[in-house]
Parts: sequence; structure tokens; C-alpha cells
Amino acid sequence: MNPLNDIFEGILKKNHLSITNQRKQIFDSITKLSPTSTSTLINDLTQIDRATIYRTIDLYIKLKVIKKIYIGFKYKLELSDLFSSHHHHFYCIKCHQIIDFDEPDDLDNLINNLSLKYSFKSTEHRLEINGLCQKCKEV
Amino acid sequence: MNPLNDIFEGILKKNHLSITNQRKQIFDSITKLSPTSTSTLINDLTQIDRATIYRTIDLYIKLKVIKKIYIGFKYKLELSDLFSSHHHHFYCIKCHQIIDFDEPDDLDNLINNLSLKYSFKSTEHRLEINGLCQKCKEV
DNA sequence: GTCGATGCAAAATGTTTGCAAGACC
DNA sequence: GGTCTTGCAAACATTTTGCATCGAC
Repeated sequence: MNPLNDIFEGILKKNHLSITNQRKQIFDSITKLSPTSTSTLINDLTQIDRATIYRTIDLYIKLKVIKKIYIGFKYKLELSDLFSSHHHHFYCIKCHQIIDFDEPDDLDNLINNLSLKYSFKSTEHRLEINGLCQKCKEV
Repeated sequence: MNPLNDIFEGILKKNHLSITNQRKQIFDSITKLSPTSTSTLINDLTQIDRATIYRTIDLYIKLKVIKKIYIGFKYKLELSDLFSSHHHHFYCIKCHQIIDFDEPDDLDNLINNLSLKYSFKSTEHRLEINGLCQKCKEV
């Protein structure tokens, strides 16, 4: 019924991994709270042992169900591009709000040019912008 | 004699902070190893207490002597733009090499366009690219 | 029933704090 | 000499591990 859940369970099945209650609950929490942190998950899912939460997060990162992003001065966890469109983050240094923005059209060109200039092959990139959001910049 | 040291000591003086041996050694280590990690500093500077290293790193970040960057899956510490030109990082996922690249000319425009579109004011940004370096992509 | 996943407990690692002693200006 | 800085020790937080038990398939 839920398309995100279908993708998620499909990934587990494809890798011959069990669909357990704990794994479902952790996935659901990340979906609801994304982006969130490990400690938030530990605090919210008190019925699940922390060791399980750490192990599951590692697993999800390996399976590319989620990814780590760097916002402000902390890591957060969010669903991978398999579940939502490729985007980046603006972080308001005053109110700590996070605004997602779509991949800019010209970023691809920019990275291609860099790849040529520096002879590397890009497989992944992150653009993180900090500053003041609309409300905070007016004050 | 050393221009980086002059800038560094100038910042401490301007803020009425002592220029201690520990602070000099920690600054020197970061300069040599940049980008480096807290644990590397703790292991290298065995004569300095870890508490001092943590406190000094916090201080340097507040003073904008250094900044935290996010490479691969870890934080690293490197000298701020006061000591070297504004740049970003390419990280080779195979050999773990880090290649610095200068701020691309068109990135500024790209961020200005985003600022208009999303009504935020950017004060800082990071572009991190992962992939394969010249050598590793050939294999 | 089998094998992988979880919980528990403990250890390892990383970070912060209070306070007395020491170093800088 | 006064004040800021450091070291030490302990506390606190975060993450990892081994192993016995439990649950998914």
C-alpha cells in the first residue's frame, strides 16, 4: 500500500534479509523524521535496543536505504535518493530550520567541468549551504 | 617569520588570549597535517592532555582559525580561509586521497540563483565530491 | 528446523567537566 | 600578582562486541 515501504521491503528481500518488526519500525521512524539523528531514534524507539539501532543504521547505509548528511555541525540520517528526489540542504544558522532544494540544473555541468580539470570521476556530491532563512534575515 | 604563525598569533592577541606552547603546538600540527582529525592530534601530541586538545579545537573553531569539514564519512579539521584560499574537496573512495579544488567561478552564481529562488541569505557553503581519482579510475 | 536478528551486558571509544596547580602577560 | 590555561581524574556520552536467546522464513 505504501510505496516507500514497498521499495524498502523489496531491498531487504533482494538481499535475502529478514523483514523484522524492528527493521520496519526503524525505517518508519526515519521516514517520518527524516532528516533525523541516531540519538533521536534511540530515544524514540525505547523498546528497541541501541545495539540493534546501530546495527540497523549501518545496514541501511550499506544497502543505500539511507544516507548520512552533514548539516550545521552534525550528522543526520535521511532516506536515500531511491525514496525521494536528489536534493541538497540549506540550513538556517539562526532558527536551525532545514530547507531542501532540488538539484540545480547547472550543478551537473559544473561538476563535469571539475572532473575534466582535475581528472577524477565523480560518483556522488553534496552541496550544503548555511545562512539565514527568509524570516531570520528580515529581523 | 612564518606568515601563517603571524596570522594565528595575531588572532589570539586580538582576542586577549595567551599564546601558550600547547596552543602553538596544536596549531602547528594542524597546519602540517591539514586536513586531520581530533584523534590524530591526540595520538601525535602525547605530551598534551586530551582535554586541552578538545578545548583548543573548540576555541579555534570559535575564532575561525580552523573549520570542520566532512570528508567521506568522517569529520576532519583544516585551516580556515584566513590561512588558505577558499576551496573544496574531492575524496577518492578507493585510495582515500583528498584533492583540493579551488572555488569554481560559476558556483557563486549558482548559489545566488538559489538564494533568490528560495529566499535565503547564504553565508557559507560546502561542495564535497566523492568518486575515483585519476589513478583509481584507470584500474 | 535453520540461520540470521535481537537483547543484554560489558567493553571500548570519544568527549566534557570541576578543580587545583601552573604559565602567560 | 592576577588571570587565564592546563593537567588530572572522574563523569558522561557514544559506539561496538560476544554470546545466548528469539523470531522470520
